Amino acid sequence: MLNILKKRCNNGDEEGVEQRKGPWTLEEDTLLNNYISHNGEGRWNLLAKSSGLKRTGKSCRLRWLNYLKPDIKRGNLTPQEQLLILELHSKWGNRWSKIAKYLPGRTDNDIKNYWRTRVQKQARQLNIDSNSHKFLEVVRSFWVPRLIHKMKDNSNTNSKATLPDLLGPVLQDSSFPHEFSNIDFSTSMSVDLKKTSQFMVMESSSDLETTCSLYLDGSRGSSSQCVSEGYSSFPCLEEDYMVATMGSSDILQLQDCHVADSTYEEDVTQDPMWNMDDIWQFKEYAHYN
DNA sequence: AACATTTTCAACCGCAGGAGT
DNA sequence: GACTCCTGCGGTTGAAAATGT
Repeated sequence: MLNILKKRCNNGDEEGVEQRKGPWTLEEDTLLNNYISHNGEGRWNLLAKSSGLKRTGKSCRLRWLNYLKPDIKRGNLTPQEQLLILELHSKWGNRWSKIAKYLPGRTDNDIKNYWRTRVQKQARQLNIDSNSHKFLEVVRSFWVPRLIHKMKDNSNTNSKATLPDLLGPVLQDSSFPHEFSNIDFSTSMSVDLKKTSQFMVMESSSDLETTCSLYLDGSRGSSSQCVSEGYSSFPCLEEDYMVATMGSSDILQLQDCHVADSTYEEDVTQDPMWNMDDIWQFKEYAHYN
């Protein structure tokens, strides 16, 4: 596949000019980086022609967005990120780019790959359709509590990113209710949480796009079970509300969690999430539910 | 050590939708 | 409205790396 060349044929591509395909070389990366640093990103077809790269605009765009862009995060997804993916996928399905917007530094490709290689694999092992309600139930009842447990474990050893870091993208969402937009989470979250019993990120399924809300007083959630008792409020498809409900003490611990970066020490995602005992247990669960 | 199998993830493809003409 | 071009998205592929035998 390396160094495969093909003729340009459409989409404004020049007939007769051979195009490279396959893995990018260091030289190509440098060319692309240099071009973008001088001219900015966008106008990919023009970029492809002007930069001297023998690549399509599409290929340049993909390479930049998925690999070269400076804020791209490398390495395994943290439990926090995995949790967020599970949550958001339960609501939006395979809207990878939309989900990626809530995971800074992660691309839609990363998330798509995670879902296909990790999540769908588990579903296959359980013989359950990964898009089924049953699988969602299994995830809600077994996987999510385990992720939260890992998050809590990690919070004891790693300490850098804060809850506001995790929620930043959600809070910055243009559809976020304005009454919350002036809360300074970087400083007030811990105080507010100490005063309140619940922290929730909630959405109305009738209009998921526009009603993303953060409730600090627990006034609209039906579930109040805290993390230590399990994560039973993970969204069911038929529920109108409730993405997640956590006890405030857990949230305070999360504030000390270390969000993915290059120094993320415990490679929890490399642990098999479910061992054979788990799978047996899940199959039992799936059978009786 | 050698080979087979599985997993990961970068990159490709086709399609849809928006903008411009 | 019809057409072309460009961009972005989601599905898929396959080489490389990791793991198992």
